[in-house]
Amino acid sequence: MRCSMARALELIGDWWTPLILRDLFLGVTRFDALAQDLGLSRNLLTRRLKMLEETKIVERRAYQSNPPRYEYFLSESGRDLVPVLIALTAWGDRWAQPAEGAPVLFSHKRCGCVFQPRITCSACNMPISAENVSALPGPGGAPLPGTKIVASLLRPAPPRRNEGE
Amino acid sequence: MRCSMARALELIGDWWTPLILRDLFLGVTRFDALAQDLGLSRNLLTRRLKMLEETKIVERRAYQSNPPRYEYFLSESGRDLVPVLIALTAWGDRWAQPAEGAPVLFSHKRCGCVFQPRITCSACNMPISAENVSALPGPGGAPLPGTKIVASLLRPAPPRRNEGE
DNA sequence: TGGCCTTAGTTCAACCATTGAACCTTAATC
DNA sequence: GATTAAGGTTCAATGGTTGAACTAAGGCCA
Repeated sequence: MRCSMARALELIGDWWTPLILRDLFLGVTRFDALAQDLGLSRNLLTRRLKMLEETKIVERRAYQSNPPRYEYFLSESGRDLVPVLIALTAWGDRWAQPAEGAPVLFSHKRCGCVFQPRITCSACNMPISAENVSALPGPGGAPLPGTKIVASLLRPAPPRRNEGE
Repeated sequence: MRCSMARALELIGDWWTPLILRDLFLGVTRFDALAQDLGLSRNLLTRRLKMLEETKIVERRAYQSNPPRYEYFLSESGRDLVPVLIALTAWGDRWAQPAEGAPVLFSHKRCGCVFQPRITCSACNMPISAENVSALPGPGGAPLPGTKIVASLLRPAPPRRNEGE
């Protein structure tokens, strides 16, 4: 499917994978700990970790041999996904929060503050929202399965292209 | 599961839902158009739209009666999710981009520029990353299924709480 | 009046993925 | 010698997804 979001979802778009990545980020790095913490079946955890390793989102490292034992860590692309997962968590806090309040808060080491993630424009640094964003066809756009109809909707006059940095 | 991300995933965490929401945002709003554009089975589309309507992420509006015909639109919480989906798309562009380049670009109506989404700290406006974020237990934190082990890892000294605005 | 098209679904068999439980292996500990 | 721990594998049962066919209500056209 010729769509960056569909490609992202092929890599991390099932129910458990984002939760596995969250746990890896938070420091739950071993097989048994992941299975217990998340409550998913062990054979599925094996498959997910194998896929995440193949797609280079996660790295598997031996922390002892004899008997061999492994830990899992986020790779560069996995760490790059963390802010997206935090933004998703914040959305869950706003729209599906338990009565008891947010279970986890995030703080920014640079300024020391508990924060809410903001998604901003790389050009002008203002927050983006559904209302102030428009989509336009990129260089790889084509009417293929998955975006047949979408591609035909994206035909505005090209605005000036400033990538922000 | 007492975890805002798990709660978010319960609402939108299957393969098709984010793609449906993307299409609704881009202007594909009718049943047949969605089924054709995404190539998903029609019974599953029915189920997903029904769930999204029940959870108030999507609104169904008649655009004619006799025979009754409906369109689907993002509600407030659905629109609030759009920046997160754009951030996910940008991650897909960076790490799973097709050889032809990004199929869709986004421009910011306020400044007119094509942009990359940045996820920033609400307190200091600097970009956040896996390296400069730490997690701490929030008011609703508890060692329940889904975060049994995670909850026990989150015990740092509480930093000053400044929510940014 | 009949035939075809459009839109928005529903129904159903076949298939595939997930679950949950049990089992396996190596090594250290009691 | 038995138990525990870590990191898996195997397997039956369940449940979700797919794809195709079908329904229904009206419009268009001759």
